[in-house]
Amino acid sequence: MAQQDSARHAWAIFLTAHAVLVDAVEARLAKAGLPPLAWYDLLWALERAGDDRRRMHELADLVVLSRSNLTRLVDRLEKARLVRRVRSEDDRRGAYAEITVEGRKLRRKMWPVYAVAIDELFGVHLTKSEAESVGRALRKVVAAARGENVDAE
Amino acid sequence: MAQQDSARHAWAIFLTAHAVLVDAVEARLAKAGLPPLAWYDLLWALERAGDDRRRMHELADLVVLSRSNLTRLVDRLEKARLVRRVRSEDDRRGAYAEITVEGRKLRRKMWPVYAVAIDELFGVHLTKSEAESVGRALRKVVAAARGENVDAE
DNA sequence: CGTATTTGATTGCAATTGCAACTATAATGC
DNA sequence: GCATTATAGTTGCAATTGCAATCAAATACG
Repeated sequence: MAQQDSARHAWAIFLTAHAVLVDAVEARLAKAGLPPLAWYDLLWALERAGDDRRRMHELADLVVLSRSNLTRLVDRLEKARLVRRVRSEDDRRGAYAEITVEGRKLRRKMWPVYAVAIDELFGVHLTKSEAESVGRALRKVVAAARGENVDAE
Repeated sequence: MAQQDSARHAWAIFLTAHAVLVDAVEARLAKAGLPPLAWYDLLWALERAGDDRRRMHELADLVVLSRSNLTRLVDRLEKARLVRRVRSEDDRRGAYAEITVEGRKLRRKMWPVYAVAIDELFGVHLTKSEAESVGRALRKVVAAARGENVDAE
């Protein structure tokens, strides 16, 4: 089989895997009475920042969301008091989203459920070298795609 | 690094890759004036069937959509005359979705754009063995997840 | 400087999704 | 057979997403 066919098959199963696994993870979070994956992602992106905050557009890139969808996601988290908007001093158009104490707390509460889900649904089926191989391959792909999209590919 | 960490990293990049790549593919389809990926998927699932039709629930499984979302997706495709609903004779609750001639035509028209997108965004960055490795790994994961979900995991 | 362009973020509105009923038929168990 | 439960598919409604338009501030440039 040609390289191209292998890649196209991999693509197909990649899409299916994403749909199936994300559904399963969301189901586990919901069953545990926890918010969706997107909330975790956003909170985690903030916690990773040195100073607990990130500019909106930066956050949109990190969690791969359109600007407008990010605005709305932050709206929801802000209403839940997990995040707080802070206007930027130097660029007065801009705003930061800053994680609150409750935000950290929730993220920490979500992690055990999420981690178990990842491990059981995904991790246990892969050897270390398979996991590394998948990671390496996808990292390359993402890097390339991000490079291209810089200018309306 | 432990196997678990490799898998968790792979998971993180897996999510990002999906978001980035699907966005890019959808953008290409839209730019070509073509409908979204989901339409392609559904049409292709029907074409692959020996007799051009599949039961709604079967289709929902194949394209990994909830029943209600499948109902609506088929509604839209039916309105576009790409698909036709046919009531089942033997099980009078049931319905088939059947691809129409226009449906085939559109699917064939989408494929070149989609194929190029897959190749350029995904395929070119992977060697044959990487692609195979990713495919094999994800197939295992999907098989396991599907097995579990049979009974409300 | 003063105008034109770009960037950051939000908003309105339509389309899509998710969830919980709901209808109809089929299968199961007594 | 008849009641109970399960399966197939759809629908109502609220929540989320996607897209184009908008507003404000920053940057570029003649």
